[in-house]
This record gives sequence, structure tokens and C-alpha cells, in this order.
Amino acid sequence: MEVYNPLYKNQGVHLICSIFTVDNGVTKVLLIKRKFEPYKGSWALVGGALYNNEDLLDGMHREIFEKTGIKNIDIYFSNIFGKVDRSPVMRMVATSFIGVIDHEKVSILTETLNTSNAAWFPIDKIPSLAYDHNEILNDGLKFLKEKIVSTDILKALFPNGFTLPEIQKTYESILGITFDRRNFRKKLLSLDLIEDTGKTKIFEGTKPAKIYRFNEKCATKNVF
Amino acid sequence: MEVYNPLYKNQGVHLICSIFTVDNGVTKVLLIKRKFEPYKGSWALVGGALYNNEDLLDGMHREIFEKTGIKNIDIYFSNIFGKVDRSPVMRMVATSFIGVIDHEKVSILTETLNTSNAAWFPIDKIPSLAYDHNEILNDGLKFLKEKIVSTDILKALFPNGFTLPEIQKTYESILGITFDRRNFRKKLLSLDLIEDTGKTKIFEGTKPAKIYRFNEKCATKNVF
DNA sequence: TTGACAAGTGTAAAAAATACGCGTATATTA
DNA sequence: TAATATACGCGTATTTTTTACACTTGTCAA
Repeated sequence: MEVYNPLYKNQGVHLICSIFTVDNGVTKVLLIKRKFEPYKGSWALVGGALYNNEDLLDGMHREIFEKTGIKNIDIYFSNIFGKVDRSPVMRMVATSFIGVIDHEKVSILTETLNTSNAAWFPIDKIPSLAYDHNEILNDGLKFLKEKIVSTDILKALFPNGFTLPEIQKTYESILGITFDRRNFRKKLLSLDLIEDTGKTKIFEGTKPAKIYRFNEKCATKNVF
Repeated sequence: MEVYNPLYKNQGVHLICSIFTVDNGVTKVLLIKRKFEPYKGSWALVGGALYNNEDLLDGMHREIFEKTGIKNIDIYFSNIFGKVDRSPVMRMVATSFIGVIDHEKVSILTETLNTSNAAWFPIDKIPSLAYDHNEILNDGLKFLKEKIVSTDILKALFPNGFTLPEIQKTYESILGITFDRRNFRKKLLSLDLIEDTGKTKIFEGTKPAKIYRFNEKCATKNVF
């Protein structure tokens, strides 16, 4: 039986999550500082090893909670990283996830059993990370860019809805490009991803903006 | 250290590949019949367990060769499947890949150390498979549909090039839809995925068709 | 009441996707 | 040898989508 073959001994699965937020027009990712070897003292993405008795998603949620205190975050599986030597301890295959939260609505634990710090880093100012986490983060960011045009992954940033100018800034920050105000509005509405709440938001000294929210649908776009 | 924690003991990684071909307008997938428990006698996708000393892609190639005799197949990672109980033997996380080969250009081993048969099954006539392979196959087929419009994944089916009518039939078979002859031509050429070889193919009783081949580029299509 | 600001809406032009007609090269048949 | 059937290549008009850009509107402050 496979279980007794030494070729398969001591393999494990890493659960790694790139947790993003958008802070005042700047896209940031949550990093934790490692307390122990390997990579003691290095910044790293949030994550750890899968337990035998948990599903991947459950394990990822557990790790996120243990390392940061964050609960109830929507996460999406994105990719897998399996180079033989990616962990110096034992053979670990990494499964990567991404998630988005509102950095203002959540308090991050800056010290836990395994971490000595936690902080939000702008995605263009990322230090050298533990393991292959730089590669995983780049891939996760690419995945995020795809997801924001086809899912409601940004919902967590706007629990009470959003105005179109607000969410346009968010899209621009994540995608790294700017849009014509009127065409962005038409495009986002045509994706059938958001809906009008009927309410408006009052700003000072300017016309009130309509408040939208994500609906239950998911957009898709095919080449053919 | 993680390696001694019993919570991580006896985890393994499955490498599973959905190997597709198109046979006379019918999209098919290669299945093998299992010789041993678990799922002895069941049809299954090609695959097995990752060894400690090999990268994911190398391991997948090794498994494909061991179970079918196929060498030199281009494979793409597609997804991961990690339910706790997906394997009755031990905790296994499955990583799934897809590949495409020409069923006429390759001879498949119908018996190996672990398999008692191998055969091509039309994708709309798939039996109940071992493990969660039905789910993995459906996901792989979805992934294939995305890949044929953005990569040269179909290259293996046409080692000596192809005519546009030929490849149109292939696209139609995989995507399950039909195209207008002239618009398909324009669309595929505009994707910048193929190029004219300058040669033509003679058919009987009809005008010779130009032969094309895949070029080195990859097409991309963004919502924004 | 008016000006500043930033929101909302509309429309013309360009580009892309779609529908469809016709000429052409080959093998077969008369 | 000429006529015919077949199906490949090319082109064009129409529709739809995308892009570029201008004006109107509601609120606050002066």
C-alpha cells in the first residue's frame, strides 16, 4: 500500500494566503514576521501546514486565524507550488489562496505563537520573503486582477455598499491603470456584477453619489 | 519542527492528468483500469503519487509514462482537490493537470504494473471513475476549453501543421459549438496564435487548403 | 444667489463581431 | 475536353461593442 512506501514519507502541504486590502488608493498585502526557523525573522505570507483532519479551505482558515486573528475571510484557491527544495525542512507542496479584507474593519494580531509581527505592505514595496513567497505573492496578485472582474471578491472592502467613483479607485489601484469615469461605469454595470441599492451617499460640497452593492452573480467573458 | 508533528504525518500528493485527444471529431480522454485496491477494477484518470525527490511536473511525467508508456507530452497544471476523505488509504491532496496528444501517433500500454487496461473514452460517455476523478475530469475539460484559445496546447494533434477547416472541427468538438467557417478563420488568425506555413494540403475533389502551424506566441484577452 | 466640486447622463466615432455572397482550385463525370 | 460538384479562400455590409469626449445636476460654502 502507498502508505508504507518510503518514497512518500514525510510529505506535507503548505497553505499560503495572500491577503490583500486597498488602503487609500494603495493595494497592500498582509505579511507576518516569523518567530522560528526556518526563515526566522523573515517576513512571509500568512500560512502554515495542512493538518490531516481538515479540508484545504478549513485548514487555510485555521492558519489565517492562528497567525493573524482574522476570521470569516472569503478565500479563493489560486495555484500550487511544488519545487522539490522549496522547503528546507521536509518535502512541502504549497497551495496558494487569495483573499481581500478591509484593513480598517479588522484588528490584526501583531504577535502570536509563531509570529513576532504583522503588517500591511504596499505591493510595490515587498521585501524578500520566506520560502518562495515572493513568487506566490506575484502569482496571487495576478489572480486577484482576474478575480475582481469576474467575482465579488472586493465585497469585503465595502460591507455597506460603495459608490462608483469609490470602487473605480479600488479597481485602478489593483489593476495599476486608470479609466475614463463614464466608460468604467458602463463597463462595470454591463458585467452584471453590481446593482443599485437605491440609496445615495452624501459627500461634502458635491453631488450625492448612488450606492451600489455586489449582487449574487458572477461575470464571465469568453473568447468564442 | 513540523516534521515530527503527528498532525502532518502520512500526507501525500496525487498527480492526476486528464489526457485528451480528438478522434474523428470526437473529444476523448484516456482512462486506465486499476489493478489494485483502492478502486480495484475501476477506470481512473492517469496518475499516481508524488515522490519526495521529484518536482510536480517531473512526477506527473513519470506517472504518465509508468501508467501508459506516453513520453514527451506537454502538460499544464490546472487545479487542486483536497477533501479530507478523497482517498480511503491516507490523506492525499490531488493536483490535476491536463495534456493533449494525438491518439494515432502514440501507442498506449494496455497493461502495466498497476493497470490492467487503458482506453480512450468520449467525454460524454465517461463511467463512474475511481476517487474524485469524475470531478477532476470535468474541471480539466473546462480548463482545456480555456487553454485552446490562449495557448498552443493543440499542437500535439497536428505535428505537421493543419488546415483551417481541420482545426475548426477540433475546436468545435472540444468547445461543443459550431462556427461560421469564414468568421472562425478571421477570429483564430486574429488571436495571433497560428501562422501560415506557405504549403498547401491536397484533398480529393476540392480546392487545396493552406497549411498553418502554431507559432510561439500566446494570446491573451482581458476584460479591461 | 452664486460658484466650486464632483456626481450623473448622453452621443458620435471607431473598432470588433457577425452574417452572408461570391470566385476559385481540384477531382470526378459526362 | 468540358461540365459539375465540392469545399476552400476572400471580401463586404450590418450589427454590436468599445472608446472618446461634453454637458447637466445636486450639494455645500461663500
